[in-house]
Amino acid sequence: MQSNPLLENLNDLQELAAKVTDTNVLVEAGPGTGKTRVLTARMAWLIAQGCKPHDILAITFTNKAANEMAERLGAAGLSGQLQITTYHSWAFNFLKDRVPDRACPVVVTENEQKRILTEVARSEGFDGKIKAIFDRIQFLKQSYPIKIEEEPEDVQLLWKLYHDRLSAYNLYDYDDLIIAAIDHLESQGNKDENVLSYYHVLIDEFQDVSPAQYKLTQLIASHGCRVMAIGDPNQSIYGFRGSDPVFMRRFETDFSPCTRISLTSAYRCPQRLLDAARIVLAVEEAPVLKSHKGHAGNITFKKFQTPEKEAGWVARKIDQLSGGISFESLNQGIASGQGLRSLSDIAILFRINRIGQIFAKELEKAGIPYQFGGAANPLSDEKLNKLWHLLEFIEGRDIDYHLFMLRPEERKRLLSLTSNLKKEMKAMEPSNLLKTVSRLLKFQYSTSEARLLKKAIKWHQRGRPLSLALKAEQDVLDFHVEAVSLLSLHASKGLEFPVVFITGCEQGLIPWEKGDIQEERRLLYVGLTRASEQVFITCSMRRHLYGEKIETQPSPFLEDIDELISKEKGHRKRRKKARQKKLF
DNA sequence: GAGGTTCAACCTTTT
DNA sequence: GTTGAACCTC
Repeated sequence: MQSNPLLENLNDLQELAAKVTDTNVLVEAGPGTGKTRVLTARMAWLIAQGCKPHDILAITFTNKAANEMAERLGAAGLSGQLQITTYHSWAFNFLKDRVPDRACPVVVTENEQKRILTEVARSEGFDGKIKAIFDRIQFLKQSYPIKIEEEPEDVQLLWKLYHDRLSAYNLYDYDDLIIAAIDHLESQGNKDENVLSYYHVLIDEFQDVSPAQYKLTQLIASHGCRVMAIGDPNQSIYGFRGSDPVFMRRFETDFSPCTRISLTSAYRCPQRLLDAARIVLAVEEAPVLKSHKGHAGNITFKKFQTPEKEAGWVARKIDQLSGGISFESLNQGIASGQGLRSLSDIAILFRINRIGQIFAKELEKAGIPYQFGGAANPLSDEKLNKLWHLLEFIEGRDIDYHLFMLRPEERKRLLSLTSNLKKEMKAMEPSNLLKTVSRLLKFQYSTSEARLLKKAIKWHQRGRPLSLALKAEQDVLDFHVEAVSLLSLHASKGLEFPVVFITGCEQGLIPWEKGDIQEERRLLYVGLTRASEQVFITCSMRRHLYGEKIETQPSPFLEDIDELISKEKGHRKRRKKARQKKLF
C-alpha cells in the first residue's frame, strides 16, 4: 500500500481523526488547527484502505472550498471520482436525477425571490408588510420540520402564493433544493435501495449547518455510512442565514456511536492572539488552544477622532510595513527596510462593507494597491442576471418566466418592442445585442463589468447560459497579486494573513447594535484569529453612518483583553498634543 | 413614457 | 446620505 503525502506529518489527534472508521467522528477544530488537513488526510486514508472514490462524499459550504479541496487532493494524486460538493449542488443534482416530472430545476436568486413574492402578493391585493413576511418565510425555509400551519394567516397565504408561482415556472429557490431533497428522501428514500450508497460522508464547516441541512445529513447517512463532521462552534457567524452551532453538540448523540476529537494544537496564530481571542469569546467551555508559533505575537490598539484619520493612519502603517515607497514615508525617513511585508500579507477587516470604502480612498491617496474580497457586488450581479433573462426573452424561450424576472417598468419597455425590432435583435451579434439591450434597460457598466460581459459572451456562444458564465467569472481575491486585501469580518473566515487590521472596533459596529451579542463576539474571534503574526485594532471616536453623526466609544470587547494589548510608546505625548490642538 | 417627489430602508452572505 | 420602489404629473 503506497503512502500518500496527505497522510504524512499529522499530529496524533489529526491522525486519529483521519483514521477512525469504526465510529462516526466529530472533530472540533479551532482556527489554524489543520481542519482541511484532516479532511484531506481522511479521504486519502479511506482510499488507501481500499474505499472506492464514488463511495465517499465530501460536503462543503461554498464552491470555492470544494474547489480548493479538490485541488489539494488532485495535487496529491487523488483526483478522479471523488465527490466534493456543496449541500446545494448535491441536492440540485440529486433532484435532477430523481424528480422526472419536473424538468431540470431552475434556481432563482434572492432578488428574484423578492420580486416574485412582492408581485404575487400585490396581484392578490395583499397590502401588509411584505418585507417582514419575506424574512419570516426565508427563516422558515431553513428550519425543520417546517410548521407552516402554525404561522399567522398572512404568512401562510404568501407562502402558498409564492410557492404556487415558483412551481408554475418550475423554479426553485436555494432553500427549496434542500427541502425538496429532504421530502424526496423521506417519502421514497427507504424504498429505493439505490438512492444512496455512500460509505463515508465528510462534512466541512459543520457549525454552519441549518436545521434543514442537518436533517438532510441524517437522511443521507441513514444507510449505515460513517460520517465525519468537522467544524468550530466558536466560528459560527452565519446565524442570520440559519446556521446553528447547536448541531455540533447534537451530532454526538444523533450520530452515536461517535468519537469526539478536539484539535488544540494551533499552527497559525501566536499564543497571545489565541489567548485574546478566547477571552473575547467569553465561552467557558471553549477549548484552550496551544500555539506552536515561536513568538508571542502582538496586538496594538489605536483610536482616532475621525474615520478618515483612522484610515489615513492604517494606510501609512501599511506603507511603512511594506517598505515605504510613498513620498511621505521617504520624506519622513520611516522606511526601515527591515522585515518588510508584501502587500498581500496584509488584510484590513471591517464590520460593514460601507466602511471599506473609506480605506479604499485613503489607500488610493497613498498609492497603495488594494483588492476587495468577499461577495461580488450584488447590484452588478443582478444587472447581469437581468441581461440574461432579456437575452432569453429575445431568443423567444420561456417568455412568461423571463418577463416575470424584470421590474414592471423594464417589462413595459420590453413589451413595447415591435416584432420587427425583435427580429432584428435576434439577428445581431451577441456583443451588439448586449449593447442594444443594455441601452434599452439603461444599464451602464463599470470596466470590470464590461470585462466580465466580454468573457461571458464567449461562454454564451459556446452554449452556456449567460448567467452561469457570469457567475463563473466573478472576481475573487487573488493572493498572488501584490495588493492589500479589504474584507468584511465575515468574508475573512477561512483566510489567513500575517498582518491584520481590525477597524471600526467601536460600540455599535463591533458589536453591531442589533446583532446577537454572542455571535458578535465570535465575529471578533474570527477576525483576531486570521492573523499569523500581528493585529492592529483601530477605532474612530466619531462615525458618520446613514446620514447620522454619532459619537462612539471603543468596543466593550476590548476592555476584556486590555492586558494583552501592547501600549504604544509615546502614548502620553500624543495625548498632550491632542489636547493642545483642541485649544485652537 | 419620461421625469419628479416622497418614503422607507439601510449588516453580515452562500447556494 | 443613498437607493430603490411607489406614486404622482405633464
